[in-house]
Amino acid sequence: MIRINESSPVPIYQQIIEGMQREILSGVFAADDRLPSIRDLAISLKVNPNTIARAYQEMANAGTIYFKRGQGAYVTPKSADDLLEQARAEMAKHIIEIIAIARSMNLDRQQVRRIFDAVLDQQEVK
Amino acid sequence: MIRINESSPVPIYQQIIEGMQREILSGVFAADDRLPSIRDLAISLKVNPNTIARAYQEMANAGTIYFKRGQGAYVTPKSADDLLEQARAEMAKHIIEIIAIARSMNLDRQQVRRIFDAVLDQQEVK
Amino acid sequence: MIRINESSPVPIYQQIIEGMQREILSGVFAADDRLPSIRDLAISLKVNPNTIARAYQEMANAGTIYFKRGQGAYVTPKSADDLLEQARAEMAKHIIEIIAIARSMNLDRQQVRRIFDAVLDQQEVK
Amino acid sequence: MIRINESSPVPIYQQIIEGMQREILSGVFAADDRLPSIRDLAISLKVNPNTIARAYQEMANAGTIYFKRGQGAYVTPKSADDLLEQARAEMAKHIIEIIAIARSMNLDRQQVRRIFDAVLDQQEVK
DNA sequence: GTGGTCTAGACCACG
DNA sequence: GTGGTCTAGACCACT
Repeated sequence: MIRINESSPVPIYQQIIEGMQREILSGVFAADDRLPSIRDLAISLKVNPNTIARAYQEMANAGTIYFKRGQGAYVTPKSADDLLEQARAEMAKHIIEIIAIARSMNLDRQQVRRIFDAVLDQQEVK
Repeated sequence: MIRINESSPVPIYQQIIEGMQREILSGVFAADDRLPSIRDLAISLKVNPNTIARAYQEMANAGTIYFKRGQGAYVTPKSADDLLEQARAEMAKHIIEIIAIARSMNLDRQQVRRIFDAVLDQQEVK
Repeated sequence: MIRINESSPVPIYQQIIEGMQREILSGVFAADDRLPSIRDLAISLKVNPNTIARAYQEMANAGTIYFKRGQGAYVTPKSADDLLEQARAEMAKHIIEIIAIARSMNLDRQQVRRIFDAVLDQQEVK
Repeated sequence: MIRINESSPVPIYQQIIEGMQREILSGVFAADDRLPSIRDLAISLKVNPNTIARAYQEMANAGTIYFKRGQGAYVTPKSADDLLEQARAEMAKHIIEIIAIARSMNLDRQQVRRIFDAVLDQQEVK
């Protein structure tokens, strides 16, 4: 289930894209599975259909999903693999941000790793 | 030197704030040092003076800098310490983002750390 | 054999019409030959029978085929000749499109012909 | 000047994209030139601003143009070169269509070229 | 002034 | 039923 945060600065259509990607990654929707129709999702998320349409459209442009005429949207096979790669890249971006901050704080590798581990503990990552 | 990306989704005034904070953190500007004037910085960054003014204003609101009437903006003493704390919080945010991504990929702690180390290596963090 | 692309912007019924016309042109179906029944074609193309019906209906409206009540659809005699003319017109449309593109690129006749020949070679047209 | 054909099956935003690409190709807008603002173009084309926005957005996604925050849309340098390549690919598609038709008509290379030349003459391509 | 997002509601073609 | 396009109009953040 996707949750929309209306007060977030992140656009709703973007939140939907991320939510869908997460569900594809985690296997809720497998290759060639049909996604909920634009109208249905709009109702269940209490969002305007145009907003869902934009999210789906962008995912289709990115090749994550494809449309069958008059039938709906389907998950592109292997898009889970692509998303994995994309997620890895996303993580790398955050790590690079962390490094930039660490540099301005004059932290060395060991100190950065210590902070990293501390947060992992705090967030209970096994 | 601060670099502005005019096409980035991050507001320019925000980019300036982050750049300034970094320079204060790394000691380019120490306690009670005078920051570049709004005009000068606007010229050197090729940005509208209003944008610099907004960045300075927000930093003053946050207590990072203070204004002397008719003289310019100065670094608040101990603001380096505050920024350190703030930077630490910023790092934590990024780490939490990483964890969120890792969770949707079903990665465990060891795998996350491996990716983290790989990027550290790649970015040549000592 | 007709191939359907469910994701193409070209309507499926249109793809079927074009496929059928091609088969009539190339002689797979001759004058007064019986076309596959709507049901059979729907099954073999994995398409909704309504879609086949629409394709046949439009071909009948255009005079390419005709229906015998309760017996099926048949190729109108001389429709191959008409289709030839129609195909020629279709080719002209494409050529005009090519010319439009060439004009916005400021290409002259010689350059256009060179590109044309290159693609003919590549597609192995004897 | 871009002209909109309201009765064409081609979406208006698509017509705008094609028109803009044509103007970039022909040099009306050069590298780093500013395009008309969304609002202005909407007024001059008598179209809803959303429609212009969509066209611009898609061109930005494709890398043809880029946005400067609060300033407008600009032509990406070298996008003229990319568009040239893209136009060439577009021509190739049409040529392949022509070949497909020719094959179902059992035409050989010489005959296809004769038809091609005839249309070139008729359209007065020098 | 600039673009970005969103809603509401309409109309269309397609299956 | 499906998605696709478009309009009208609103509100927002940024420069």
